[in-house]
Amino acid sequence: MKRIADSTVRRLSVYLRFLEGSSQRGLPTISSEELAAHGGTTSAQVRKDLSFFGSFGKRGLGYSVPELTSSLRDILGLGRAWKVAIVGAGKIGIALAQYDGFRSRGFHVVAVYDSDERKVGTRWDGMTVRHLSSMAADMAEYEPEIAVLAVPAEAAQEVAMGVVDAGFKAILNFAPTQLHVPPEVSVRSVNLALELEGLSYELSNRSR
Amino acid sequence: MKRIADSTVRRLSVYLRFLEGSSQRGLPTISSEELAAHGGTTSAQVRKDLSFFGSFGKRGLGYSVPELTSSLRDILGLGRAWKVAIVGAGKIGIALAQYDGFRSRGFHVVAVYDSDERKVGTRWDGMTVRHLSSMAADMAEYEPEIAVLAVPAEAAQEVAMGVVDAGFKAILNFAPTQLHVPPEVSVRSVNLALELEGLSYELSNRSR
DNA sequence: CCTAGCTTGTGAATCAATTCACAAAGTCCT
DNA sequence: AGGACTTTGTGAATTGATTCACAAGCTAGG
Repeated sequence: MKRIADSTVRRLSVYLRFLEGSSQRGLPTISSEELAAHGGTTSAQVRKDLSFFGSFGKRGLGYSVPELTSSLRDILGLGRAWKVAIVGAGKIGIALAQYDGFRSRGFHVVAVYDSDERKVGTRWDGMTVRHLSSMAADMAEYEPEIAVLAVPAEAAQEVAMGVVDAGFKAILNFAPTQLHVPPEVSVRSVNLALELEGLSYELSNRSR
Repeated sequence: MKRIADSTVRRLSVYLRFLEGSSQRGLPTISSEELAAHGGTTSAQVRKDLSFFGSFGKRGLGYSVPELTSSLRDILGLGRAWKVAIVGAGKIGIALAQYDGFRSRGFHVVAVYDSDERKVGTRWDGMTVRHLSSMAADMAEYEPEIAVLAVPAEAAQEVAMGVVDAGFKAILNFAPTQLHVPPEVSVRSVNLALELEGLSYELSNRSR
């Protein structure tokens, strides 16, 4: 199968979210045009995106909402629950551990780690913060698949390597650093400073 | 000036962060090759990115670290402080309001808003949560420029419109929704569900 | 069953971003 | 001062993503 562009996968998520949203209750089908309007793109783009994975619509009618919803969930690998470990029990880490948006979409937080002894043992939402050094040993018990890194920038690369060594194959990185990991490990980064600086750039160059 | 691609601006932020980082102390100059290695790109890309804004290097030598740092800060509009208002005093909103990474990079949180009366009046880090309805009136006093939206998905579009009406020209959106705003308003979105789903997709299609 | 009307799926065309590759301009050593 | 070496800046080539545009397929209504 040909490599699918990142931008395409992101849009599939957007389509899925809209399909699952309440605004869609009742209607049996939806056209690429409607899907595009809500996703901020064009109908041709929607059809092209879907065409990479098969042919889901009926000409003259559009896409069956339940069928397309289920197909997208399948494509995105959401037919199962994923186990997530939060690494870093600072403000952001704790907020993420308690965030309902994760669990409700099938991402279950099964462990929280920190390297600070003062934080180890504290409890949040029925979960006890564990020491980073026990991570590798814990893998067999919890079998987490995705590591969410919420540690200071200085520590991020080192922690990332530990996480890779422990066997994680996917990392969601909140530290404002470019992570270097082996190619078999998937990384997505959420870099708040970078987003704010993007806005700063646009505000400053509004005139163009 | 020709429209600069978003991807280029993001990379400029990455270059700047590395230049400001401690790993760079002492060395007077840096080559596009080194900058590329840390930013996860190629030297040609670095030179092309910079060339959109001028000519900052010396052939045979590279870029002066202090000069390039200052030029990048200038380009990104970081020569000044920006005032930020957090909208939504839930877990994520409060965590963001307390996050040091904002202030240390020149983004000052000057107000926190919520529409829940039970949260209005509570204090966090010396700031009092204010009611959303007072936002428009507060603008003259605080003069915030960037609104950070940390509200539930259902409320996001409506709150975004209120924020636009109040006069904000930039929004950083944490709600998992596609926001529709007038073209003169800049929006960046951080969508955790979408990032996790991207990882889920990659984990599921590892074999390819 | 036929026709008018939609809407998909997809090659071809266009637009955008990245990489190549090399002349030009400098440095550094002797 | 000269020559070997380094590194930039940038057109040209390439690769990638988006948009166009239209034949093919399906629906619905008589």
